[in-house]
Amino acid sequence: MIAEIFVELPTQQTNKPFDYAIPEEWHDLICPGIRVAVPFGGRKLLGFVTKIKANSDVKNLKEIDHILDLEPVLNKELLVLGEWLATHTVCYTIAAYQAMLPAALKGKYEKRITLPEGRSVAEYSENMQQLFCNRISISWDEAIAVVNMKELKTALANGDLEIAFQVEDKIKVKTERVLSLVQTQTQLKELLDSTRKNANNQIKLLQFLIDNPAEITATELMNQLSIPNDVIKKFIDQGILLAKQVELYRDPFAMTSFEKTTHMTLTAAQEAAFDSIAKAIEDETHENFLLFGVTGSGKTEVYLQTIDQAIQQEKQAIMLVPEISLTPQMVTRFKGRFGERVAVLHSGLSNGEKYDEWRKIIRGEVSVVVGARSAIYAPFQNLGMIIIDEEHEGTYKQEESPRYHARDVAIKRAEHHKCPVVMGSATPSLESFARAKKGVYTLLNLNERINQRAMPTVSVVDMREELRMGNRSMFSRELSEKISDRLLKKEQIVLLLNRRGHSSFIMCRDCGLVVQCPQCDVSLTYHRTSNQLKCHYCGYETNVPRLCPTCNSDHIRFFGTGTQKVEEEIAKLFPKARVIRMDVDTTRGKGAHERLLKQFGDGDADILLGTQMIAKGLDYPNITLVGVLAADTSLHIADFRASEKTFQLLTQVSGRAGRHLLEGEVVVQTYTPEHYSIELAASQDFESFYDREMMVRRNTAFSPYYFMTLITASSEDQFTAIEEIRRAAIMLKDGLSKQAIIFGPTPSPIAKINNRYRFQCLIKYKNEPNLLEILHQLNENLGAKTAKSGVYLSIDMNPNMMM
DNA sequence: AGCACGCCGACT
DNA sequence: GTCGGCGTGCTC
Repeated sequence: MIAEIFVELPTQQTNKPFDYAIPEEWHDLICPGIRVAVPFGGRKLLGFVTKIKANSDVKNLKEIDHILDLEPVLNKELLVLGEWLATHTVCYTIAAYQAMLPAALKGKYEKRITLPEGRSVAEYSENMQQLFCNRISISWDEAIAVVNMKELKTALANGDLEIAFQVEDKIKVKTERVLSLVQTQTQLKELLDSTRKNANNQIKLLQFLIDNPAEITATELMNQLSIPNDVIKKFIDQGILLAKQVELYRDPFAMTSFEKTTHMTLTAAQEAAFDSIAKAIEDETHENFLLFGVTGSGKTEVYLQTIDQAIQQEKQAIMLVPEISLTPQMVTRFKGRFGERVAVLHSGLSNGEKYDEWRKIIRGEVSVVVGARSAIYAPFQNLGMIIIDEEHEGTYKQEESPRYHARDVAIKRAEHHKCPVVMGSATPSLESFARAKKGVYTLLNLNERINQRAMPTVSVVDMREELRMGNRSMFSRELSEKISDRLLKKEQIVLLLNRRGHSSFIMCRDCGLVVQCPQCDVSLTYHRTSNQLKCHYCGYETNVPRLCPTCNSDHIRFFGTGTQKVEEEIAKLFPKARVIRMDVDTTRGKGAHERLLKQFGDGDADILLGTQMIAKGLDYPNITLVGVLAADTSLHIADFRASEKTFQLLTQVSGRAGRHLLEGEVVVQTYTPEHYSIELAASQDFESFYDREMMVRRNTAFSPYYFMTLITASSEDQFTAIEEIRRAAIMLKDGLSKQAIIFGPTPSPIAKINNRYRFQCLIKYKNEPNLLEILHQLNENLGAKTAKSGVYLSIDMNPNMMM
């Protein structure tokens, strides 16, 4: 029997299955989806078995070295899905498989030096004896640090030493020693009597066991009685206790308890949405729903109840949320409703914790997964539904290979499982809303807030007017009055400024020089806390120059405003206000995000100031004012989605106000109050925005009127990159139809990142059946050249960003 | 990714 | 003359 295996080597030349012989004794164990270790080019690699067959064209087959799984980690559905991903996102098959599994299942590789069988270390030089010090093998790294290369090579050449490659799981299953009592109470009492009177620990332990005969973990026992491990070991050796290793889950919520919640009564609109979805679950039909509901209209309750419906039919559900809205609030709600039946997957977990959540899924111990993008690959066998909350969010698109959109994967999986996909949003993406209008998705409307709560009132403040009136601060008079008012009333305020750091750039007023990153083609941002200039693309940091590097002038000025600077300004204007700042810089540590939100939720702060990460998911009753300090920030970036993003951000953040008893108000500050995305966000008129923006997209030939593919060539050498993108452009022009629009090659909007020059080519098209084939061909032609010349070609189907 | 095979410069 | 530099190509 022969196995086809994809080895864990993401390169063009290894992007195909390799054949291996299956040793006789493993015929029953090896099946598709199992991970194995195989000899590959003189070493050992982890690989995925994708197919079993009887014959191979390859002669001199090697044998599989060892098996890593007893059960497949990828079932048939997911193996096929991986191939589909590789084809449709133009990535390596192995990269697709890796993206679908927790990182813990990647191989851990070690190169070791061992003594040949039957040899003793005593036969070797003093040097070697010291190095091995009674071990039969040592790691390669350890060896080369001590022994000189020449000596090592000679020893390897004449067979005095051997190289062994080790492949194992990156992360092991966590286990725990559980002790159970073997002897009866009477026997224990006898033992107690015969034990030496000064053997305090033994007596303590015996007494404990007499009183508590139940199973207990060794750790707990040691902690409770404060006795050392050797006492326990002695009892095990004497056959008083029996030890067994029990598998354990790393539980990130071990310390949290969740209050059980029950269904809320649905409004008529919620009920109607629920019925349609529940019917699709029950009938086992694949149908895509767009749940279009204003902020505060109770989408989450619809999710919870439809999931419950799926569970009652012995099915499972995946609920995707944008990473950032995986707030404790959301987790609490799900854990509260479904208890132990929920697994939670997000980037804040360690690899071990993610692995353990994944194991609960594959073993069928949970029925619901709540998680960010990659949770779409949860290995459920009988999916009843998939939910994508905040469907319009950019985080559903992975910005590295495989560049997939979770929405596409969701639909693919739902087709297989014959189940509905529910995409929810108050501000759907144009793509999804267009599909809903065409009837490709079924539109479900929730156009009222629950309990008829009013939408917040929004006022737009023209900051040019403020400037004319002599107000040069970043707070308009209206906003600062309202902030003072809320502070007085002890109500809470959310302030949004979509720019982190302190100043967006620093410029010399004499010569106009803007300090740039030496490795990237962007200006550096000033960070006050570290008093440094930072690059938000490559992380480069440098001191603030006292004098202009070109003209030596000392007229260096800071332009633009970031969250750090606003924080200082608030301290000046409202010295008594307690502020929490939330941006990438303050939420970096593990659990920092949750901690800050909890503080705010507990009322330990009056103002929550942050970047877009505060715009969604938070639901606190005491927020009555939302201020958007500069609505234009996201409007003028060079991106065809700038208007859409601005509209979404403003609508979402406005939705944070007045969700409960207290009424909400929103103040939007802008220099372009007449722009339609600001005007229409203020009047909370999605449909008008949709019509307006669709016109723009049609006139400019962008998505959803056209599909797009972005190809970027990057290299440390500018000319290599240009050469490569030209080659690609020629191949595309030759291969695509006359209807395809090809822009470029041009330098990328950010022409250099991390010392790599970047050039791009954008294709807009309606129907190009050859496209995928050409793109794969592009990669194949590049093949081995990549390593040599350092050119890298990135292919992004339906890009989110054009940078 | 590694490792071997292969073809040109500074050395016992 | 050889040791070794890293360019190229292959790994079932």
